[in-house]
Amino acid sequence: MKPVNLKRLAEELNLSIATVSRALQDSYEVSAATKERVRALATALHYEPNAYASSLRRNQSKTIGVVIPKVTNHFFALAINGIEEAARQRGYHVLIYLTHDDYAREVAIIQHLKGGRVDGILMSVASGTEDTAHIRSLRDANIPLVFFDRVRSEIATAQVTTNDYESSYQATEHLLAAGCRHIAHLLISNNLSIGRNRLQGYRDALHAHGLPPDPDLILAGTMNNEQNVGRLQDLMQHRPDIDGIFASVERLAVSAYHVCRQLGRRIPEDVKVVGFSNLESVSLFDPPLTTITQPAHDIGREAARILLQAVEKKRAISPSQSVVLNSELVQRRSTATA
Amino acid sequence: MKPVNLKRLAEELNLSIATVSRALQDSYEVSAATKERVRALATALHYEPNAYASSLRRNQSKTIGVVIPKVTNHFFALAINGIEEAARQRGYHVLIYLTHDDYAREVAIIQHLKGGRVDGILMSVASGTEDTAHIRSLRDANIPLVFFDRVRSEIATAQVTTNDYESSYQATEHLLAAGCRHIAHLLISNNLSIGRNRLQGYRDALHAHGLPPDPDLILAGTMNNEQNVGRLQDLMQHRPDIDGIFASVERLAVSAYHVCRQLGRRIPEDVKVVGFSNLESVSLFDPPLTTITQPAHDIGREAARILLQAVEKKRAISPSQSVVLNSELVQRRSTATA
DNA sequence: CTGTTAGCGCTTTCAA
DNA sequence: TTGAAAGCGCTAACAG
Repeated sequence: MKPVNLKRLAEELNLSIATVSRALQDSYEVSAATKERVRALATALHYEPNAYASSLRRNQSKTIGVVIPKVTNHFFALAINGIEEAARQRGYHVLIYLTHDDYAREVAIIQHLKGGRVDGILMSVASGTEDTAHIRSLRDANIPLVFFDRVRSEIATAQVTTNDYESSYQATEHLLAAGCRHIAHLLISNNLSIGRNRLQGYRDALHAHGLPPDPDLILAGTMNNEQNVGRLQDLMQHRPDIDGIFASVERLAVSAYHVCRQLGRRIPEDVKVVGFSNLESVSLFDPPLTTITQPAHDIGREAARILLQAVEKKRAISPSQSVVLNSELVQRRSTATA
Repeated sequence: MKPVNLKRLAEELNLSIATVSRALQDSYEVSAATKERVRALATALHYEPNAYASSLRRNQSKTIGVVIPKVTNHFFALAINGIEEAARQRGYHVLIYLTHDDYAREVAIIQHLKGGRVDGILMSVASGTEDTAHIRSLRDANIPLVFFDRVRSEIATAQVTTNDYESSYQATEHLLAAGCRHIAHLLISNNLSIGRNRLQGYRDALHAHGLPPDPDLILAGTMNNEQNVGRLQDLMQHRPDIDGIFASVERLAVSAYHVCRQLGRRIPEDVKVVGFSNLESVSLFDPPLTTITQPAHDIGREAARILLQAVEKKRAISPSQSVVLNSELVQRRSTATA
């Protein structure tokens, strides 16, 4: 079967390639009659323009790249959902790249994307990333970038985040109000913006309520979850006075539940737990987990919106376009034998 | 800043474009010395080949498309993980498209992909899909396709699935062994291969144990979860004899928990529940959910492997390359005050 | 070992 | 309103 491209259409219609191209783009300089003829044949032959030829010529790919640590995390899954929605609405495609929180991978991915495969990039940085030269180099390559959730403020671009500081402050106050006096904080990583903000909210809330800071109660997680569990066990055993846990990320909240059970510490009687999470089924946990839930879908949609607007208008993105959305503290009742 | 492309490199090195191109591809017909000079400048100028020019010329995009119903579902998230891994290893990129279980979207996406944007497609069909003409048309467009999980066997291509029938049979027997005699089945959709296979496993297990089929115990879900919950409430109220629930998908298992609680039916004393699920934290449910867990990551990796092999060898894919992986019945102990 | 040349499919001046 | 022609950046004959 002969390929169906502009040349083919032009031949069959006795028109020039240029006219066919213009007709399909609904150009004003083509007669209605010709447009009709062209369109008819195009649909009859199931013509689909070659995206690469078009991209090469126009120097734009109608594609955005999404660079995230992982997709097996409800937050990122929801964010992708929002991104895909915004992209589709404007006719853009979405390439996914997973860093698995590995710095080297992140560098390789970014370097590769500078080949013009994408018109813009949405990114949530890896926890292993310290140096950000690779990200800065995107500016030279003229590829717009918008950060979401895990940002690096030293890079001058827009970022879409949530009120991590405030919601962490609020979550800590929630535990304090429930009577907790020795609240542990499970930190995702020292490296990440979100980790630092959440930690600060926790610290300031304690301070505001006259509680002294206790560095021993702050546990920094790693990428290795078994290791986290081990350290958490140590902490809980050495500090039987712990009566509250604030987990800065879902994975650690889940680990906290497991460890408490192993050690026979009852939730919520002995230890109260609050954690960041986007998992709906936490209300089936025993007992239900109180969460700070981020508007993940909106974050993705908003980030994509900002990026695509800049791409289409060929305007640079400035930090002033950043957006902060609000997370929600969700307290779930146990429905067990309600 | 002048663009850095082959022409630019050639000029600066006083070589022809062709030689530079060959040098960068490590062609045997270029002297080691020249290769060195070329590579040095290329890295110095951060040269990155234009993916679209290359794709246009070679008529291959080094990109695969993944068409799935949704990403906010741990099964698909894990599958993407596996796909991305296999793709990256071979230097391929991954485009994501979400159908949201909508037939029209699926058709539009497939049509669009015929424009040559991808070298192959991995797909899990939408529950809203009845007619599959759009999928068949991929064959004419010469785009290889591999199904995973939600397949359509009338289309002659490879598919990667799990032993849904057997694991459903086993799950049903598990409930029977636990003493259940009136087991409800929550079906994901009449339309889907996985739904039919799981239903059949359930039916045959009941039959093998001498229990008569009871169509009233089979509840077909829809995309609207509130509606599902409503129907489930009705069912449970009209049939107080129900003492077991087998949910063919995670979402329905979670709903089953909620409904049982609303109605004051204790799990597992009054009603035992088993469900397909890839969520790790089900062990924190109250009580822990017994699950059939699919090897989602492997499914994705395997599907990508089959597809990419065909793409690279330019070989057609035949149904004989299909693979069936095994799910696992996971019974979790309650760790509460263990 | 290196250069010349044609062309992938499309868009877009410029000319008619 | 239509056509001819150049060229996006790259690869791959073919020639030397």
